[in-house]
Amino acid sequence: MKTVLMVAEKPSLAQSIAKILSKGNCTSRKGLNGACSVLEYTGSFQGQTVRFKMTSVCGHVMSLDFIGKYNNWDKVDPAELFSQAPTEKKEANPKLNMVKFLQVGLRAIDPVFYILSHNIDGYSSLASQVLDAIQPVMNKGSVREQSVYRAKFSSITDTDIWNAMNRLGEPNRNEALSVDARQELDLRIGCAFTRFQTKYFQGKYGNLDSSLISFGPCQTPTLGFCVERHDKIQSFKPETYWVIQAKVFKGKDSPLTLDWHRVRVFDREVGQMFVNLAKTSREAQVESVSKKEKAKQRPQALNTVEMLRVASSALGMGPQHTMQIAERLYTQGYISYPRTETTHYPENFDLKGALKQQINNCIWAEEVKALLSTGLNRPRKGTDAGDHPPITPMRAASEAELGSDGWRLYEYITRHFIATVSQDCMYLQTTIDFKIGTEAFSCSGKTLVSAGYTALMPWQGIPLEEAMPTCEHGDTYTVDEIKLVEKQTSPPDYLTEAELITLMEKHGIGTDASIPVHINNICQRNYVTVENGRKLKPTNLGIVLVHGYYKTDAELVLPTIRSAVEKQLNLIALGKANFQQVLQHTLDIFKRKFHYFVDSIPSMDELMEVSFSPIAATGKPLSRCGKCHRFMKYIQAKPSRLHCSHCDETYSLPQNGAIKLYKELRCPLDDFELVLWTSGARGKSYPLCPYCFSNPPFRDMKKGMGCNECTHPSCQHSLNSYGIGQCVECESGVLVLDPTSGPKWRMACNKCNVVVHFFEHAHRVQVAQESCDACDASLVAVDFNKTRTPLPAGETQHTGCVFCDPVFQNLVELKHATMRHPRGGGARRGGRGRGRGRRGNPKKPKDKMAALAAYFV
DNA sequence: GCAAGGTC
Repeated sequence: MKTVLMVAEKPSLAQSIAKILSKGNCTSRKGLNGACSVLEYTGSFQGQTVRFKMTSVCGHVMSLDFIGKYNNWDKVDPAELFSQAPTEKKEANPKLNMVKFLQVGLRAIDPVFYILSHNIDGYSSLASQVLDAIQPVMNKGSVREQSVYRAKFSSITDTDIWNAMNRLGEPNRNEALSVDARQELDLRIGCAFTRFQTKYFQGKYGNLDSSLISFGPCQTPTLGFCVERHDKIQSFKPETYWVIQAKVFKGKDSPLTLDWHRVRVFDREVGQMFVNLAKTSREAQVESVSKKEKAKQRPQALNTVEMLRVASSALGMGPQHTMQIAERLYTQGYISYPRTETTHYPENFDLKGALKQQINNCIWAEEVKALLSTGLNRPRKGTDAGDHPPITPMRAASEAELGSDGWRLYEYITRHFIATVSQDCMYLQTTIDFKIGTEAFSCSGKTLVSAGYTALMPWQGIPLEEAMPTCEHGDTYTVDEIKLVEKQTSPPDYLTEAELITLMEKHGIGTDASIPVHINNICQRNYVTVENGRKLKPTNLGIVLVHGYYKTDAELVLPTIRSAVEKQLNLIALGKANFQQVLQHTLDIFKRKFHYFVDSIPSMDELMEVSFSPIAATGKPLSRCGKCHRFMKYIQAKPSRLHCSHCDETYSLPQNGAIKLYKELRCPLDDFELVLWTSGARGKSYPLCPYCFSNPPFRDMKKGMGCNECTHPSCQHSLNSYGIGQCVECESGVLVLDPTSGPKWRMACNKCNVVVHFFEHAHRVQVAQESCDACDASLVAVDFNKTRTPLPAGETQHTGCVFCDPVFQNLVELKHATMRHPRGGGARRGGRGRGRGRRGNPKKPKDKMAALAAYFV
């Protein structure tokens, strides 16, 4: 029997499609990467009985990046990223081993396979990436491109999937190319601008509150929306206006407040004139009474962006958090797939079944029972984007099993679902038109007829109002009060997250899956902060950036920046434009924009100067520069660094910790004063030389290394002086004595988070020259306090191996990990001669200076 | 350390 391979774009799709095509009769097993399943069944293909093997990829197989050397920010001019810098495709998620998984899957089949997908983007990335991945296998002749088919469907329903199978198409290289082009454009443009502006502003200002000043075709317009609203608020000038306030009554009824038909006037004199005209009459005549029954429509089925909007505005949950919760609810089987643009239930969707699941939940049991007995209302027609069915509850749940936020989101999704099959909300709108003198007024009110779906979504309900009086044309009311009231227009408020989502959706910025990411980005980069009511308030940095773009090249921040490029890309997909030409043309435009931006940066700088202080004026003196021997300033704002204003040089420092001066000791290589880095929580610390940290002195050292990784053969602060032995957990780390840790002495791995506590109440701990015969670790000499020594017979001094010495063993306590190191006379084990740390280099250098020279780059 | 896009 022949075997046909089918590849869907994600595991959930493979599952549901295999279920449909096999009519529920398929076997399922996990693939070698643990994420994708392989589903098998027997069926018919082109008139033959064949074995179908259905599997999937898991998002994109490949992603694009620059080749290694172009990722060095210091050595590459960002302008080179537009053309010179070569890119390469890398496996998007190496852990999944997708390429190997596909190749193995393919080897076992006969030369036919399908690619299944619902949208162009998904399809193209899938098709081209799968084809690329299996190219080596294809060349061996087992599969030719002609035997690759594409099944394109617009919804995951029996009919649609079967139709797709019966009308197989061919992969479309153009669509794939258009996706490739977008990827390359986003990468080159985004990275070039990000690197340039980050480096430029970071080198100039000391109190920028962001370590990365990013730019991107989605995130920047997203920020633009927030700043646009900020500008409206700032430039808002309140205007005074006047309204006529009129109250009338009839008999003993309570008075009615009327709305003026002219609404308002901006001139007091004019307003007064109208009041005078109205005051000519003491009575209000009822001109007409209208009563209309109106409907408030039940909601459409729920898609992702609507869920995100409501979660933000009503539940106070941010989009990123909401998606995490939704993902969890989905994998636990409580709700359907949470990423969808579709607001239309598939034809065969079992609405009743889904509703029945909810019959025992006391919150909505009554409504559910009523619906099941009277019949479900037909859901409103929505749009079918062809991706996944709308978001619906899949099984009953309780607050206890879901946890607070999980339950709140589930509750909303369920209420929304029930609402979609409920009746519309019906109400009566009554409007009474009055005339007082020459002026027309009216008053209107809504009375609930039937709550319909608002019983489940009470926040959308008709507010209870005082009933409208019964009256008819010709009735007369007495004027109780009529006066001119002065009011002021008020500014708009900051953009809410929900409004931002709407704007992004409208302008095609991001997708259902990426909108939360972009919003999260502008928060993390400190461009906006989330205020009460999930309103997004731009920071100084965010405002200055956007104003700067407006000043130099507004297109960089306008939402059209994306749509213009999209148009070009679309031409590639349609085969009307050439991939290379569009890519070159667009890159050319943006390269010019980039150079113009670089040239105009001084005008953006004028804005920065107002909000931020120059680096030389920031920070406090901390340690001495090795070149000019003047004090350098420590700039605490992220990214924390040292700045020598005399040399005009900036030296980076390790982040997320505190920096202190380290006993005024100096690095023997460059004379810079050492500083001590201390992490807060873990209590790990090590000294470092500010110069070596950015400019590694030896060939086996990399940027960002402290003295605890320094291979200097003789320096008293180096790994060679304080290194004790191999890390007990990680492969390449060395446990290094922390010379500042006393009196509770400890050693810490110079690569991972392992910290080993050893001697308490010791006033001196030293790493000896000798090493342990059993495990090769350096011996440690300890001097305990006389009164609190743990040594037998009140001894105060002892030298031994911390791992093997019977006296020391019990004093060693490993934190964050379990001990794997051989203890007490155990056999020798790995590490010897692996070239690690001090003990990996068994021969001690005879001539220290010669060794030193050999080390230099 | 950069983009945006999928998904786990």
